[in-house]
Amino acid sequence: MSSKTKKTELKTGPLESVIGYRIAKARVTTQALFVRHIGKPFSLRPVEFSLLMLLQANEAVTPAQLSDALSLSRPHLTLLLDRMQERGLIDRARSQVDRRSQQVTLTDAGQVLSAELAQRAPQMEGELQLSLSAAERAMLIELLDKVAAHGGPVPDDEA
Amino acid sequence: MSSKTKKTELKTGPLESVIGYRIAKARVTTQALFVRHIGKPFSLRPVEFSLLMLLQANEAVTPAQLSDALSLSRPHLTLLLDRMQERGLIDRARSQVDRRSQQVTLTDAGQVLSAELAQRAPQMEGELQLSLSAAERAMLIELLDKVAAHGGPVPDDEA
DNA sequence: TATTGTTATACTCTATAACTATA
DNA sequence: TATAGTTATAGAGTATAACAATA
Repeated sequence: MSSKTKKTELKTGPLESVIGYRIAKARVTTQALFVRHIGKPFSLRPVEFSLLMLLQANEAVTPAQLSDALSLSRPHLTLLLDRMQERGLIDRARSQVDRRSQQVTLTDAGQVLSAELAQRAPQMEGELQLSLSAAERAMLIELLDKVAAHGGPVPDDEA
Repeated sequence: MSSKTKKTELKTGPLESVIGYRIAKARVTTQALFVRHIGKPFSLRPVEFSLLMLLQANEAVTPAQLSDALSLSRPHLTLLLDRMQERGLIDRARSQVDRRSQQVTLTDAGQVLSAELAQRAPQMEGELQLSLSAAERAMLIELLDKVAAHGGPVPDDEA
């Protein structure tokens, strides 16, 4: 299954210090990890998993908040919610306060699944301990956060 | 253009320490950075940029090596090379040693463009200095590398 | 007039299987 | 028989514009 050919690694050249390139490479690992621990056993894609975790951790969530948190366009989010609803994992209800907006909630089945997933997540991350100490993990998360924050959400007082 | 609505940030919950989630968030930043500095001005996608940089930094490169380095499937890589060749940036030549394989090289136009790009890359990265010190950058790259290496390329002596 | 969410459309990305030509 | 690269196909991801309902 694995390509056994002994091929010379390519030099990275100017790519060496391009964070985006490094992130793309690291993502290959985390995606594979996800597929193995959660994606395949639960037939979930990364965004679907993230969606469930966000719903579990928050009350009174709107699609707008979700598309923000998951960096998905509204149309994409709509499709995602459709799939999850068809699967019986979430419900949508119009808000009483502002009838344009919705409240997205976990169904009972969704809560059961989310609880299970919340346990698997640390297991999945645990596997990385082979390559990353606890301190390194914490540091990595902190640094990724700084990158994510760069030019990110508009500071409160801006136009 | 920016959504001005003051909406409560969602709690991350169990996602808090999922590296894959953090990487996905950080990727949004680096992609935007790329589009602004390189993608739009040069009509290039991230992989196309990376491809050029790899060709510039290495001699005698084969499609197989490229699909490895860029984490693209062979078919995807073929299409990518087709596009770049149509654009007059690369050439493909069958190897004399093993007539199954190819050598991918930059055309003159490709070399000119790549030289220009190699200068832009540090500029792009420089913008991150606002959020990341030099030491933090170095640390981040090192940690991302460890993640990428996890379960990555098969150690030389393995089956 | 602006905003929430939906529909429609199109284009890119990615994975797989089947093919060819070499070895 | 195995490997390098290609072709074909389909599914998933993503962006955009146009729309309905509500504010």
